[in-house]
Amino acid sequence: MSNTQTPNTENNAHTDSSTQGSSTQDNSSQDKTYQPGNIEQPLYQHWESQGYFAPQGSGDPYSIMIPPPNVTGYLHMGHGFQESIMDALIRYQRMRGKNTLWQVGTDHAGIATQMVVERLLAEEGTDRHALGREKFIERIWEWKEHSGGHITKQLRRLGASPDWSRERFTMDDGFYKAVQEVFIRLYEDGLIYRGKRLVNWDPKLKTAVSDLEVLNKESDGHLWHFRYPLTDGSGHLVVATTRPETMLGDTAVAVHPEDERYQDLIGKTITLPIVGREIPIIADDYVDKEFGTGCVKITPAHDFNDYEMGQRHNLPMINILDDTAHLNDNVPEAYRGLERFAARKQIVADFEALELLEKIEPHKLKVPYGDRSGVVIEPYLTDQWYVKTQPLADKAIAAVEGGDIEFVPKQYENMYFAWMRDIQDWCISRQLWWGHRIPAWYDNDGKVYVGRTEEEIREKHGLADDITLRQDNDVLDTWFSSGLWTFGTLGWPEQTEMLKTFHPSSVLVTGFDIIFFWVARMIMLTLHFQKDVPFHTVYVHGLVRDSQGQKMSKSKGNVLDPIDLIDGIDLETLVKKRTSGMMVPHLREKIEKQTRKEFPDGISGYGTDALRYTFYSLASTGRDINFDVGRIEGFRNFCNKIWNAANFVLSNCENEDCGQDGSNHYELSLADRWIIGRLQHAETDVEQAFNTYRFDLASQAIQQFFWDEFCAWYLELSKPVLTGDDYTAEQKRGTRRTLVRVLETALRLAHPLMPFITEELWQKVKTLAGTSGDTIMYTEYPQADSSKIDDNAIADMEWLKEVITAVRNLRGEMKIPPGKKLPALMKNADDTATRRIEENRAFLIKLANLETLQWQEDSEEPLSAKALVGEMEVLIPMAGLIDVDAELARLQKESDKLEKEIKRLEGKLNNPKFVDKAPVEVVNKEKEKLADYQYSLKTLANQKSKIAALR
RNA sequence: GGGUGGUUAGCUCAGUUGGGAGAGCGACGGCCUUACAAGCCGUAGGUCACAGGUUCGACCCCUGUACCACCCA
Repeated sequence: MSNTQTPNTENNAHTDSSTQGSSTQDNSSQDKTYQPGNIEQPLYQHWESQGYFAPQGSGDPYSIMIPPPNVTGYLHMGHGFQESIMDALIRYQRMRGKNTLWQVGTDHAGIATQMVVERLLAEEGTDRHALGREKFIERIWEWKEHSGGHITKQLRRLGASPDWSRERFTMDDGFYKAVQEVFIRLYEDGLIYRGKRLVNWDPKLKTAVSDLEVLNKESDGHLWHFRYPLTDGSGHLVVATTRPETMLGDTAVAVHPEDERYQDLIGKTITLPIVGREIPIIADDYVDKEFGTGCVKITPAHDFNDYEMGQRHNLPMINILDDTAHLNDNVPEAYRGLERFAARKQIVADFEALELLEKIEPHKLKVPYGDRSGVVIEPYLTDQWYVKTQPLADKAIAAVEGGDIEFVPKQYENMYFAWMRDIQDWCISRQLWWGHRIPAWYDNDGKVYVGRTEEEIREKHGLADDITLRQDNDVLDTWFSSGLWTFGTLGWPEQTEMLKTFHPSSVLVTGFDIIFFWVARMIMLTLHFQKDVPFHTVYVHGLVRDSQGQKMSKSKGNVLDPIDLIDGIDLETLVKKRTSGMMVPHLREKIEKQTRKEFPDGISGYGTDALRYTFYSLASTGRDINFDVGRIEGFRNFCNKIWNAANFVLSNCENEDCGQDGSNHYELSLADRWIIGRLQHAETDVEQAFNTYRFDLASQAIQQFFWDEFCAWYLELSKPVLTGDDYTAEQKRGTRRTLVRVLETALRLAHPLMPFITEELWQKVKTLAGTSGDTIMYTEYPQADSSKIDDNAIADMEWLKEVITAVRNLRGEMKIPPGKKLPALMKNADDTATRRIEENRAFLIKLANLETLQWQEDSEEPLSAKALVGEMEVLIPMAGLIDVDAELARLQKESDKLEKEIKRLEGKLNNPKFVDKAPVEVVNKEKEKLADYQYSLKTLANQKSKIAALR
């Protein structure tokens, strides 16, 4: 192996410009320790101002569409995790020469945004109704301009590199038009209809909400047993219900068709108490015989299951509530206007008075709450717009089955299929003011017209001017618009160049919790309109939790703010932050106590790179990501390590000849060849990890290479060459060359994961390493070159490491201070060992901190501490210094270990079944091991008796 | 009730076609060795949840059980 390690910068198309813009070009003032606060923001501002994040214009396209964060939102750990992953992918592909687009933007978040502004209005003593729809929407836009999109500013703190110049908002004109267009075309294709169905109704916000906005909480309720008298007077049956008030809307009682208890009741009727309505007793196998009494009251207008049953049996649907969940005019007069929970009490009391209350049992049940409003969600019968999903779902299933879209990890495909195969029509209308208004108009007869504008509709349908049309008041579900995100952001319905180039996107990075709500819908809508998939791969990551695996939530007080981890926060501010808005005093105290205990000194600022690296190290295939602050500190230390390693390299190479003149006037040492080979292995590992979305393995491979190999061994090995007098100029040049080039390459290798520190340091080493360019962002990503792997060098070096470790062990065991230089004797070396020792004396002496290194003839062996490296013995003469007991104990421990292994191996090798059936290589390997162990044991036994003789 | 994922060192987690159990953090002992004390050197610590099975051989494959988490009903 000769002059190797070329970072291939000559192939790099991006780095030819000679203009230099980095704001941190001052090579002379490297901080003594890593100070992320001093480098990150200036670098980011520089990158952004130079337009580095935009597509490069050449290379194969690679694109990622950000899952648009809520415009009212603030960055949380989940965002931090997700954005870090996207940024790593984008930076990696950008460095691999791809034409990359990271499309960024925010979501208008109908309910959340409307609520934020309504709260502001409330503070001013007014509300949206007083303001009127138009003015209210103006206020929202004003709010959005001044306070919205806070999260995109925070995204910059993470070092994210999306193309900010293309930032989109789902309510922007272009996107608005695309949403409208999609609605109209789906309507024209017969895939959108208006219908009266049960929806999740939020009686506080007075709108339909999606399943995602409903949280089912387990709570302690009751099971009330009511007697319903048979109409023919022959007795009564008993129904059990968790919601007594809905009995006012009952239109049947159901039993299981095979329930012997009730066979004679089927077909009869009961007369509903209080109401006086005669309703049938029907048979349906949905009924659970074991639950309650086996008789179920059926309220089709107020329960999803009952609704289904009502459909099957053509039952009337009686809606008993108004849109604020008060009883309406369909109930007896005495109950009208009662709030639903007051009505419950009243009904129970009245049943009791009528002696129709059989009993009350405690019962655990799931109660649906609106996650925005906090009130109990009501299944409610209303007119809404629906998307007919079945035809769309069939194609969406086929796209995944056929491999056009791939989920990573694979098992999420099952989750996707399960949901898709059981899909319901999708309610897309919302009774809000903020959102994409439904492009439908009604005439006075209630006839509906769908079109782009009122004018277009009048023209198309030949409607005279005297016919008044009014537009539908509702807006579309936010998920409807975000379903168009991949192509809507690229200019659709225009077939723009951007759309042609970057669609389908390469990968979607998202959490498994929104596979149904967003991923599935994007796939359906994109297949329909773009006749293509929205993305080829869905990388599904876990959810970030606290170190105990608890979900981070304000009420638990365990929330970590990514920005606090970057910048640091003092204890008092942190406590205030975590307890602010906490109304319940004991909760407040608990959180304060727990925070003071967990962070007695607050949180120190670890910097973005350390935070990102922590995320990557946790990004394995699991579903939960438990974020332990201890980890981030470790990675901050890793950053510091990189910083100081660079400092070492710079101080030894600046103003020196580092062999970058293109000539061959340098010579590589064993250590040089070793580290170059190890670098290739690291590059392979990292590439493999990126290809499989295993960021944890990528981060581990880089850290292991940089810290355990480059820093712990190679930098130490370079010292004797750099400072020793026995080395030629060619040798020194070779080592300096290797130092800077390996460092430069390692920085590029790590850049997608830790963008700031790598850029900062790369600017300082690039010239020394014989490369150039404006930014590390556009350098070429390191690719392994197997011709640079010198297997012999690696074998030699690994063996030498063992020798050095053996001496260090002895030193540690003998409690000899690391500073004291030791004489060492080597004995029983074969030719290879002899060569390795002789060729690398200087390395051994330096790293094992030896005074002398000599060969020992068998005859006159001095009293020594002894270790084995293969068959070679490493001796540290210890005359008079040996702690006999300690040394004997150590040797005994070693022997015990060996004996145990020998016993195991002998048993294995004496088993004819093993010897006969196992592959020869495996058997031979075991035999060799046995022989080695036996030899070692013998050597140790000798040593033991020698030491024992000292007693 | 159905489904999915998980159970490996004190903690957080790796373990790639079954062939001598790993990392980081923490613990313990020793070092301010001229890049780095945010560091260096060394040590200890695991019946791989449990019970069966397949196999010469199982953390790994199969069956069952327990517990945890999530999804659906």
